[in-house]
Amino acid sequence: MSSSRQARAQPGAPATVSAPPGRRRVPLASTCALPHRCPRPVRMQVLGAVPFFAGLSQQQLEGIDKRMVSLSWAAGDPLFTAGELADHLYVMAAGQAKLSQPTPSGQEVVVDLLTPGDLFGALRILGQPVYPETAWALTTTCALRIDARSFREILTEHPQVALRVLDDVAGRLAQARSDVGQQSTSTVAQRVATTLLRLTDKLGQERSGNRGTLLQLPLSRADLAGMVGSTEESVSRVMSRLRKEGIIDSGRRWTAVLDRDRLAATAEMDS
Amino acid sequence: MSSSRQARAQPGAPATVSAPPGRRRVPLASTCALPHRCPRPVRMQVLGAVPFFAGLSQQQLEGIDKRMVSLSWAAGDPLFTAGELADHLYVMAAGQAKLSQPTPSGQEVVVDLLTPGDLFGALRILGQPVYPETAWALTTTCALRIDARSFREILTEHPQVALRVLDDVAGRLAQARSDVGQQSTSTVAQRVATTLLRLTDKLGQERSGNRGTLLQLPLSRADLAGMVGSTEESVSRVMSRLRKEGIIDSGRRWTAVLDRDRLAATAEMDS
DNA sequence: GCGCTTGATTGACGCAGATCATGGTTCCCC
DNA sequence: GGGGAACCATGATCTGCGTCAATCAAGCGC
Repeated sequence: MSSSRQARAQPGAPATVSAPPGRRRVPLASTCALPHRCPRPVRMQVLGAVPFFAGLSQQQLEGIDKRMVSLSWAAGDPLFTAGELADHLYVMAAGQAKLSQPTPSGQEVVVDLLTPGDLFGALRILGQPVYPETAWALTTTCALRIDARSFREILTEHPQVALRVLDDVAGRLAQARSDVGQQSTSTVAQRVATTLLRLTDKLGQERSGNRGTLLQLPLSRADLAGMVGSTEESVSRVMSRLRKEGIIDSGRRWTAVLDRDRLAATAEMDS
Repeated sequence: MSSSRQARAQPGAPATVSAPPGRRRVPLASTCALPHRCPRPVRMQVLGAVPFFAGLSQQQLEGIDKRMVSLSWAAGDPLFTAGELADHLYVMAAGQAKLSQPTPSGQEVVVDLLTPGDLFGALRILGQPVYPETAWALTTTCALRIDARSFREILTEHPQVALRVLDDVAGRLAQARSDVGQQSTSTVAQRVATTLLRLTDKLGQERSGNRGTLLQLPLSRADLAGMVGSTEESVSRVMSRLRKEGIIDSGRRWTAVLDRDRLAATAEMDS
């Protein structure tokens, strides 16, 4: 139990685990410490790990790397903003970001979460020439950027890559459509539970010692509200209830799932 | 004006136009009369008109045509069903269909409308091996079908086609995401208005003589409810109000927009 | 023309959740 | 270490709209 940031990051300390008083400590570990520019070898490693580029030779990857530039942002910064001219694509290298769409009424709706390997940005070349959403860095973030024209060249040169990108986008489309369905037929509690389950599977990290899966992601109640299409207050109420029932544990911009089964139950509960 | 189906299809008759009593006549024209199998020349014409295949030579189109089979359905029939093994893609040739997703609670959510030239079906090859939604023919419908493997071959052989398909899917993704946003921030009236506007632009057909744009699409209140994520009754109330205010005209499975501007106003009205 | 089916309309009622308001924590930064 | 900002919690109130139910009109088959 030192006083450094790391101590807080790993909640191995024997402090209160289920008792409310100790609930507020921030248990999130940050992936990288400071904004930086990735050196060439790191970039190649990132590219090699991107699913889209699987199967390409080292030389082909280098050809792609030449057309990309690596950038980084601090937590809270926008990678790009809704309404901006959309002429670049991004590949997430490290960190996390949220894609949120501003609505006419001023609210923000979180339409996607981005983790390393994800492709986002100006996916649609024709049609709307501006980004429909803003990408906010949730943590310190590093991403590779490529201009749309070069990206199309790559896809033309490597049809398998194009097919994989198509699969990925089609998958996101299916996801978005199932979201639309959920929104209108489920209660807020169900939607929160569903979202937490999805996040657990994607970003969950087992907590050593005591049980529970920590969501490695700094989400505020407002972010969560944006993801389930509700308000901060309603989400807060749901989270409070789940916490009282011992299903989750949560605090300031962090959440842990204690009882996955009961969370799944509330996700499809009728009441 | 004979007494055949065509007579009803073209509402040029002097009958009551804006007066409520005459409101119920069905003014929709059907694209084709009976289920059939398209002959080769027709199919080539269809393929040539599909945006994805623009720019391909006659010979290339024939190569594609060889791998496709043309099928047709009567209004109300399913082209494929949610949960079925998803191994085919479809290109709409004539008619209209709706893509609707069943939710756990039994409701149906309409996630997309399909018109000639649209690509749908097993867009996602990897991952989920079943269709997530059912495609219902709204009118007599003719579509070309291709198996997923052949489609991937085509995309590999013609990178430009792959890029266009990607653009299309990305566009649908953007649409779906903006829908998610709308659902949670707008009222039912606003969503109905927005949906009607979109349909007007896509499928509107000016009514000769009197003003007003007829939606060339047999949508029931239930269908509309599925599109805006609401219920039949709520949609009916909204439609009644809009009709009383002279903004639209509607009846049994048909709708016409009389005053586009005021409809747009209600779409972004605060109250 | 006559009944039957499907789709649309309208009313009454109740509740989930949005909104408004207040106070308590946690954390950050000077 | 202290002040301020961001975040979270929770109560009170109000309302849009989902639900249940009854009626009516249109279209179709006979």
